[in-house]
Amino acid sequence: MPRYDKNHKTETRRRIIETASRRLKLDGIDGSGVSTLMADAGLTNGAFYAHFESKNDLVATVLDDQLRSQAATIADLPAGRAAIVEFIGGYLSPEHRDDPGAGCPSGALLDEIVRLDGRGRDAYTAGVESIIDAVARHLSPDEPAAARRRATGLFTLLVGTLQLARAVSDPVLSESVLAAGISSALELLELDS
Amino acid sequence: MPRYDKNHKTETRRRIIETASRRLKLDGIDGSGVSTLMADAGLTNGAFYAHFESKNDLVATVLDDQLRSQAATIADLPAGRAAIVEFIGGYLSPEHRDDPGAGCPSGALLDEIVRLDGRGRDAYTAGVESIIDAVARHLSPDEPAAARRRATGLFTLLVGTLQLARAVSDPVLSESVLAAGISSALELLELDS
DNA sequence: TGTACATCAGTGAACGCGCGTTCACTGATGTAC
DNA sequence: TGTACATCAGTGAACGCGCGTTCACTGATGTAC
Repeated sequence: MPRYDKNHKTETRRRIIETASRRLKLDGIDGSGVSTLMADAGLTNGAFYAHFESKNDLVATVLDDQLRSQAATIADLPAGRAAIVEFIGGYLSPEHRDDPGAGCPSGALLDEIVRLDGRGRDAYTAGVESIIDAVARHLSPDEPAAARRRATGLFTLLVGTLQLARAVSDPVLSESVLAAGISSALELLELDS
Repeated sequence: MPRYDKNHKTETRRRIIETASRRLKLDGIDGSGVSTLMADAGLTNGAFYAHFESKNDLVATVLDDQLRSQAATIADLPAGRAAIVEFIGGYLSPEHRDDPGAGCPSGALLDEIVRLDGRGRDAYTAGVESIIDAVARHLSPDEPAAARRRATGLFTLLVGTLQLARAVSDPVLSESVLAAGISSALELLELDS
């Protein structure tokens, strides 16, 4: 066994968080066991507790990380509505639908969040707040309350649409769900432009 | 142990389906064990397999039952948009948010459907088709394609909104999520009236 | 009318398995002398 | 330069527990004779 350099443990922790994000979104929270999560990172189950207090701790950490990076991605979009329009197209694309492991944590896990412990729900809640803020800032910086309402409606429409497009077993229906989500989102966007 | 009358077994099966609906929506599919599901119906685990082939069979049966009854409720609504407006208010009410066991199966389980076996996903898919049809028929019977698109967008908006309102741990944010969902849904409804 | 047997919904213990978590141990390297 | 020891990320077996599923059994009633 090698002696590790100064950053090794931090890097391992990061790797666990990243491979766990993918697994949790694919198999669900209850559906992902600690041994599998560690094997995904190339480690064995015993090492888990040197990095995290508990599975709940990992889940909360993953949610915090995932939502932060999603909020940052949106905040870094070019100013104005055009960037939001493009974001909607990517979010409701067949590629995103077919790759939940790499995709939006809300689209993959939203209805499981309510059963998490305090830390997990709080991490998710804080992340959602900053995503809504980031979207709202692109819509109308001068009318923050209206923009937040619009951003919230857009967000729940996108998440619900992605989930339904994944859930149905009929590919034709799935395509029409994505199309209906895109046209509805664009209609909502145009209402206050 | 009593000798049972002719309908006894059918009634027991029905009771299992109904108590299981509630438990599955509360604790999730992976989170609900067969022993707990049977205890909820006042029985012991061993009797389960006299009523269902497997847990997957029960889940598919519950989804079929739940979605059918939801489609029937919507189909039985008075004709016209006013009834849909009222439905939206009830769907995105604090009462529905706070009682997932008695509520919409999609709002409670949507992101878990994709991990089900063929029968479960097919039952869900058929149910969603008939819900979309039922909503569309209330919107504009003369333009079925446009009405289905509108109905689909409304459905995913409502489901996503309900899920987010349940997920967040901040009650003020939760209320504003419900309000944003209602105003967005009404705006979508008004677009083609 | 009385007895032996068939029926069958439900019981509860047991199966192998994976869960989240704990812990004694490993072994490659760095440090002390 | 060589040896003894400290460090510490990671291993892998084990803990008690609940999972989905199986199955020998129970016991109240109905039927046959």
